[in-house]
Amino acid sequence: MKPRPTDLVPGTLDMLILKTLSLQPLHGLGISRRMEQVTGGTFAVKPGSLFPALHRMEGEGWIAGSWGKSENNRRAKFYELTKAGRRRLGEEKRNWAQALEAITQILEAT
Amino acid sequence: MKPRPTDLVPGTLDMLILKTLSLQPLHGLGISRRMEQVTGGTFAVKPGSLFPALHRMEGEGWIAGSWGKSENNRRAKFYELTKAGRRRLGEEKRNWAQALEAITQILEAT
DNA sequence: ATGGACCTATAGATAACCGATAGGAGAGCG
DNA sequence: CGCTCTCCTATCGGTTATCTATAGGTCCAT
Repeated sequence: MKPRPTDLVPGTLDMLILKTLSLQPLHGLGISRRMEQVTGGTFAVKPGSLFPALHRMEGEGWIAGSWGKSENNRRAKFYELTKAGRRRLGEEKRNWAQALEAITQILEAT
Repeated sequence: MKPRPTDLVPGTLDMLILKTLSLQPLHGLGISRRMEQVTGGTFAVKPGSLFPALHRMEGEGWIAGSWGKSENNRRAKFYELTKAGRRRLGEEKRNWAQALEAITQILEAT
């Protein structure tokens, strides 16, 4: 029985996208596939969540997109992290670590 | 410099309340104070988030409330976990663990 | 040239949380 | 008794983020 796809934890999508892009520039569906691969298939970002997030973050100046060709020679928009995006990723990771600690403390309370 | 209050990670509130109530029945503000205490003050649930959640979960049959007197002899509604609530808490913890693993994998990818 | 896979994109609905605010009820004090 | 303070519950409106569903364009293979 294979694990069924996990839903997103709301509020973490930006961080996960930024982190994924920090390793290499990717186009939209490439990001989604990379995440799915890294998590062994348990995790999927749907297009309807992904693209609005990309547009929003491009508007914020955290990522920059440029049109190119995908591996399969299709028209695709490649995104890469900007300097501001790198800074933002750092902030989000700190916030996440802090929230995670609080949640863990509550879950492990006796 | 004490850590400023962490915001809630959306989607985890039910689980945190259920977990807190699984240790002992508490009234609304008691839940909030208990969480704040356990996390060393970094975490606070605001009334505007807490009470709607309590009512919703009571409607779902996960918790049961009964009127009583607080430590200070004030009118207070004490909530305790039902059997269904215990089951629900188990599910939420499993989902959380699964989501957490996926997020960690992405954050630690190289 | 036709069907299918790939990639981007938007719209509508829903759910959850926050900030602000209100108000009742007991306690302590003069 | 009457006043005020604190405790506790409660609701409203707004914002934000994600999901489902859908659409459209483009390249490739047959």
